[in-house]
Amino acid sequence: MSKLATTRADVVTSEKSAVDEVVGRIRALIGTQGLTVGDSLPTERELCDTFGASRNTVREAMRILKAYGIVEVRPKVGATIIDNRMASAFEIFSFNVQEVSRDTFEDIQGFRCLLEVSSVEEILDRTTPADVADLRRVNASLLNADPIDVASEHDFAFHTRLIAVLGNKAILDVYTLMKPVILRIMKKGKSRHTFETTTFREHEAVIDALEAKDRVAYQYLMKTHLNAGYAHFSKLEGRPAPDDAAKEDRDAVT
Amino acid sequence: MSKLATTRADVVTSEKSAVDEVVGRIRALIGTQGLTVGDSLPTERELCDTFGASRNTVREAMRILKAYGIVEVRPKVGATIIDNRMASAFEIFSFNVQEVSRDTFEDIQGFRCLLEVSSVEEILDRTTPADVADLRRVNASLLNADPIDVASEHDFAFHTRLIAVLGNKAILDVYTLMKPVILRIMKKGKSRHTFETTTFREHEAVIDALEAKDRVAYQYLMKTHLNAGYAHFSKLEGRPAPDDAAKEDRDAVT
DNA sequence: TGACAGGTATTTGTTGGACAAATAAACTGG
DNA sequence: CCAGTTTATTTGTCCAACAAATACCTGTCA
Repeated sequence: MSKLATTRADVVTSEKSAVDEVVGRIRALIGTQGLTVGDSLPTERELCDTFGASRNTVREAMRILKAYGIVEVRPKVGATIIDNRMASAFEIFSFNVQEVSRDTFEDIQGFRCLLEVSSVEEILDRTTPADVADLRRVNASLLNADPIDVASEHDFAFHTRLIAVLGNKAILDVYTLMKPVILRIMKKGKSRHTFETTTFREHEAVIDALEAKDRVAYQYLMKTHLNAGYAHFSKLEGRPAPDDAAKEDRDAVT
Repeated sequence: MSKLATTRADVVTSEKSAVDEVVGRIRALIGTQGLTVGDSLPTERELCDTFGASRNTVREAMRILKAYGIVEVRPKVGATIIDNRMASAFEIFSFNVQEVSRDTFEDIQGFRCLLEVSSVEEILDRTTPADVADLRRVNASLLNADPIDVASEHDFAFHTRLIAVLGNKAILDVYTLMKPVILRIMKKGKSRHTFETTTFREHEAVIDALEAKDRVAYQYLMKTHLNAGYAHFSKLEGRPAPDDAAKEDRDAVT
């Protein structure tokens, strides 16, 4: 989450482009006019006159608002305010660029740690023998996964199945929406053989801990498993990949 | 998370605008060329020729990519691929529109439920008497908060302090980034008096449960507290606000 | 009077061209 | 070899025009 803190500052930067300026003023307009979801914005040309900007500039600004899920614009009727932010936020993750940066890796895995490790008690409580059997079945399909893409799909399926025992639809949605990036993270630095051996064994170990209701073992194994890919993401800022055991100590799980 | 599932479908819609078409083709270009973070995209005019689109269209497409935190573009040097998705995703929430839709309310509160309720065991384990004292102190400042904005800030501070006992920086970051929307949700339908009475008492009850290490009470009280604002968000689709107790039963906590 | 078909006017979508501003790269003089 | 300057390229913004979509008005007919 390193770069997140500085993001807002960039926007406030004094040297704004004309487009960012217009975005800010539309934002202010919404605030001062007390516009709410369902209300309409002025037409593009009215905004041009109001802000003294060209129509292209206004349109680019509107493109940003559309990308943010804040307005919806239809021909003739114009732009109406909506609130689709959550969906837009996750839409971003469907953009599966080839390379996933270390920052994104840390953020995503931090989230997964949060969901899969921190919720250990709830998972342990709710896991039934049927769940365990199902998890072993899903994990077993990792063994004969031919193309590596299929293997990563099965890897993903395992974690999804694990999350499913929580019975929380929100988390499942988050997982589904982050799927492209997670798949990319899973494939990074792995061969098909790695899935068949290392990944499979790590999953089995997790299942064993789950079956034994061994909380400490589950947390340790899962955290190590999630952090396994660390080495494969370029440390641009020279920040060293934290040693798993050391990290384990830092946010000790009691 | 109701609308999230349908989001992807919209993009695949056959009738794409020229701009969306270009976005898709740039995306494909990144994929086929195997471009990674740090690589450069062709110049705008080259993209125009390649895609047979005008420069304005290409620029609008680029605006989307920029908003998504996928490219960074500087004069003369052109567009280079970055991966700032996480930051961009949360940047969306700094857009504090006046009205928060019911969908966003459900999504945000679902997340908070996830973080504050599901992690109950870890919170109970880690909470020290010092934490409890601090929480009471923070909550007490809710009593003399004069403008309602200050009151909501204190409300937010309480939940932040609660999250802090988890010792997980990622969650704190998420909270900070979603702060504008959360503040809006907190203020919705409340008066300053409400903060002084209802909110304060609910917080106190949560602290009591925390101090008594009463898991069931903590979960019930916190969930009820988070869902309290439900009635104030317009049910556009006529979907009824779920009764707290009933909801409590559905995703029963054992 | 009401419903429906069709035209009209308005608004967004896209295009092409032009110029300004920024800046990386080449160039020049010491 | 270095520092300052010029140059060429690229993005940033603006303007004007036309195409496409569609809400709204209008006239017709039952």
